[in-house]
Amino acid sequence: MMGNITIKDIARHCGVGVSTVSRAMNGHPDINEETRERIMAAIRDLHYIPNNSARNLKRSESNTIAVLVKGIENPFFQGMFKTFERELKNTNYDFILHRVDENEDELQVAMALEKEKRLKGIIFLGGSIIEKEAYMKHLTIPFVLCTAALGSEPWPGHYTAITVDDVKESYRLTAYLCSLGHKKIAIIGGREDQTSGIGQLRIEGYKEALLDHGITPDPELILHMDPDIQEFTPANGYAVTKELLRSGKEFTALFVVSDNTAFGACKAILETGKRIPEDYSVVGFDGIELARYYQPSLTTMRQPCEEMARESIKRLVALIDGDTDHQMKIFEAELIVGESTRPL
Amino acid sequence: MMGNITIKDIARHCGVGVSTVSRAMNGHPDINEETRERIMAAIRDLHYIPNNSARNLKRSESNTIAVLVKGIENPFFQGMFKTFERELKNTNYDFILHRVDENEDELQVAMALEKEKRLKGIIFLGGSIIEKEAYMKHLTIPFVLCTAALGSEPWPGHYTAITVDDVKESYRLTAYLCSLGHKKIAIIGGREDQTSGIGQLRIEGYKEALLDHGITPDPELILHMDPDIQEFTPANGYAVTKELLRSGKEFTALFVVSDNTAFGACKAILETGKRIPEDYSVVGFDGIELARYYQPSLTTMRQPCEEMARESIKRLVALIDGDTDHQMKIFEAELIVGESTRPL
DNA sequence: TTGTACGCGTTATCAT
DNA sequence: ATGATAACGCGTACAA
Repeated sequence: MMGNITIKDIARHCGVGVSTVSRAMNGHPDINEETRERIMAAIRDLHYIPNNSARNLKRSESNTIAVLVKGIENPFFQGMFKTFERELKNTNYDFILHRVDENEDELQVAMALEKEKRLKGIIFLGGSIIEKEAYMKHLTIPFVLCTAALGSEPWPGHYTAITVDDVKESYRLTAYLCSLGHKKIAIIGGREDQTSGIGQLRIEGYKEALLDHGITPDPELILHMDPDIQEFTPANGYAVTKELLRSGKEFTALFVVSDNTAFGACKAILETGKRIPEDYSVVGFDGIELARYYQPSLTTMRQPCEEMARESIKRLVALIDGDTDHQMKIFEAELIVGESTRPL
Repeated sequence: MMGNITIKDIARHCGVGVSTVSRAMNGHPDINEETRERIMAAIRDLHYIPNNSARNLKRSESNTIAVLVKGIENPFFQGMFKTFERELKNTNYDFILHRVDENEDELQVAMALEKEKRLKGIIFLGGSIIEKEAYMKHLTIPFVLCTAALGSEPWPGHYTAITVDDVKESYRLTAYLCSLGHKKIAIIGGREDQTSGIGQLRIEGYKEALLDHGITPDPELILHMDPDIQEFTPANGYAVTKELLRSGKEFTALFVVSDNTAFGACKAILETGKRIPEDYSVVGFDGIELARYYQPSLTTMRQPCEEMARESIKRLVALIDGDTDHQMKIFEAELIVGESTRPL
């Protein structure tokens, strides 16, 4: 096949200069309508596709917003993609979804992408940006942290974050279980080697709630996901719960820090002939769509992911438009009471 | 903030030429180790990030393989991302996951990406490339169609496809229901306006199976997803099934063409006080992870998505290495009998 | 309205 | 071992 066809080929083919072709493609007004059509026809006929690398290199700016996702397989994020897409269609920004690999540094990726695509702004989805504030100074475009685990050093006023208060909401959910009369409440957090991240924050909230209800957290009831199984999967919840049941350790309620994982936990319980919620109450966290459709439907804390996605876009666009008011917008989660819990 | 810092700045800063900096970055051997370290230090200190657009433009080739996904929110694909990632790590190819928008033409995107990133190869995930064979001639790099709906005109020998035989597997699944004694089998296919695509193929197989078992397909039992609700979601299955139940139309088994949708269907049934499988048998399709953990676990046809992903990579790499043997590799699906079906 | 020529930031070739 | 310089393909200021 012929070596890649470029704008020059089109120009030559049409007997015009390259700039005329460029003008035709990019919808500039100062061009004869007739020659434009001739050029566009040639572009179609020769199946010419402009080289975006050259474009990006030349352009001093684009109209692109990137969403960087760490852990794209997380079903909780699934619900947000559509929202980003929809919201961004109402603006005149292009939307690019970029998956960042497990062992990549999201900020490095962001900086590279900023240069490569001349990004207007970035939304970080997931991941944890804690302790990387020094880097942020080098990110020269506006960005928003969406649902990133924030840790205890918010460095307020310097960046915009959209999130829920993981500790607080976890507290509320645990308190709800307490209010039902549960005292022996087990929890499955994230992997033990993750000292930061939402898994840890949610365990914090759990502990605080117990203490406030006069219950001493029992280390044996604080479990972690199996490091040998992919995190936040049903398989993980299933394995850990099986082990918990096998151990004979007593409990009446189980809090799994992600819905997706909770499904596996439920199955482990139901498979042994126990019932939910009669024998064990189970709660998840996130409020993904499927929680409602599981059997029994899952009691969970719903993060308002559509609203959060929408607000992320809104804030980012404002920042791009020159707003300098960095805030931390904390959304309230909603306790969804399903069929998986009952008063003791 | 300073205007973007480039390779020239590094060169100037170190008192060397740009080519030396380039050599240092890219690990060329013909460079003094001492100056390399000086340069690398400067790169770190000044937080220099090379511009990928310029790199891509200059480079005549990369080592990148792209996976193009249409419908990235489909949970069936979720299981494949990890596999792609893992498999590609064993090769020395870079992996880039590119989401293609609902209303984008995947081939246009592919061609643009090929030029932009100097791709080595492409894997198309999902979507349907039917009737676009003319375009394929313009894709100058190797590509593999993975789980794309292929339709009836395979144009064999001209491209490589990894898939399951949707018609046949749907036939097998339906036949299984028949073998259990079911005669009134409802099906929920894709949206009615989708004349092509897997939804339609699976309805084909369903009809054929019924006919071969002496059952005349009942048009009233052939349903489609609600066009007002996102396709392949639990919400869609829930709504359609609710309506089916309300209609009073009799049936003993329900075949939903995607597991994710089937969950919603199950919930609709269970919510009305009916039981699965005692009152209705339900089957899904795809064999996603959650099928096993649903309650009751879902009888389904499992597409071997890890194997398919692995084979896709393997074939693509072979094609890149000069293999010209295009084949259509059809994987066998596996009937997973769960708790959601029973003999009549 | 159109064409020429330069520069975007990088890598590779060719000198030195 | 190192530095100048020519591409890579495109957009645009400037000239015509």
